[in-house]
Amino acid sequence: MPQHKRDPSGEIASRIIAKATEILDNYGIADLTMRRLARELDVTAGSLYWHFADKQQLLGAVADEVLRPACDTAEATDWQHRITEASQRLRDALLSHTDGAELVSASFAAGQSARMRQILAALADATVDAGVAPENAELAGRTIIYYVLGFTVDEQSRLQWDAAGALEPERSLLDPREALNHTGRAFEFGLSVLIDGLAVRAGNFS
Amino acid sequence: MPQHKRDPSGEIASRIIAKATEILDNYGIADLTMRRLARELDVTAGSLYWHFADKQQLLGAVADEVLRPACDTAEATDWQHRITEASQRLRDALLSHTDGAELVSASFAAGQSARMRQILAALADATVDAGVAPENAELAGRTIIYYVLGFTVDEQSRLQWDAAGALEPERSLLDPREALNHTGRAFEFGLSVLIDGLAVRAGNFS
DNA sequence: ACCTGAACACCGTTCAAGT
DNA sequence: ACCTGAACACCGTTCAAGT
Repeated sequence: MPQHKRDPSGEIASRIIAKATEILDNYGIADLTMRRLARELDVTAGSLYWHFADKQQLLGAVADEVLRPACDTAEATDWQHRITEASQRLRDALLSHTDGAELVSASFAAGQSARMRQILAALADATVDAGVAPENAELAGRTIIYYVLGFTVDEQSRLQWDAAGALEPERSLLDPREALNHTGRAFEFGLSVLIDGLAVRAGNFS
Repeated sequence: MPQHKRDPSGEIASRIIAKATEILDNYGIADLTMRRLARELDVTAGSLYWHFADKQQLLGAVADEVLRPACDTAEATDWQHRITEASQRLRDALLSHTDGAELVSASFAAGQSARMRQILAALADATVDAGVAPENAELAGRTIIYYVLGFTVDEQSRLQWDAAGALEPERSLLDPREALNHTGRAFEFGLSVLIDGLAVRAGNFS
């Protein structure tokens, strides 16, 4: 039997999501409108509502597409490495698409991203291994997510502003990859504050 | 001499901001549009652009209005209390207005809130007293802000969803103030993780 | 100095009717 | 099962012209 109305799992829904991701990458989230998406698919805007309940749900599906590479199963190591790797993979996935951090941040806040729920659960699990009480684990996981999303939204808006020609080119003496390494080290600093804080609460800090 | 065009410091600008805050409190951020704001002020939408460059700037001014009570000068105590009090006053201010957390979060990300810059500077200062290297102080301050904003956006959306009649009333056996006390303790837990993390990096944890 | 009127170029969403 | 056509009720922003 076919999928229920507005269950975005059909083949047509997949093509809608793929085209939406294309628009996101090429023009940014401001240009990802229902009408434009429909136009580029050579359909009418109303037809999208046969596949998705509303725009929020569609953006949630695009967010989950962006997050696909961040959800490969990680090795089972100590909790510190699990948190670090999950956070870095999340940041990398967001930076791989124009306005990726903003899109995922909005979809997470709206409760529309299944993969963000999955990442949250993995982080919460890791904090339990760190010694956090089970009733505080979800909040501890959310705290890490707030940091990663906040940091990366900020980072990406600066990166895209600079890439749009506003930067003085002398500012970074090295190549763009070096700029990413620089903010990458900043990212790790903030993350280590959180991990150290979790270790202290558990009574076992390195 | 009068103020420069689009410097939102005049008396008319203040009345615009006051009316915008009123709309925010009574109807939420989705209803805070330039056209509706103009209508309630009995002017034309275009006239708002004589006082504000664009909607982002106006929302930034409203955000700073929301943040006014969060910026009273705090006592000079130890860095832990300065961080705790600044965070709690920020959260309290956000919870005092409908969609306050969402508004301030967006304005902070857009770099449109002078008072958020001030709060960030105070937090960064406190982390220096905690022993954070000066080149990392702003990031440490931002990390605290990411937490407070992320937590409070979440908390407020749940509170407002529940207040809109979606909750089972048996759920919290006590009065609404008790529900706030509960999330208040959750807020303090996450904050203490960050403070402990900062203390560890400085080598002096309590 | 401040505001109007009118336009420009759009939005998200619904729904009867078609195939 | 899926899409069209057309409507509904809006948006932010600009700018010549008025007072």
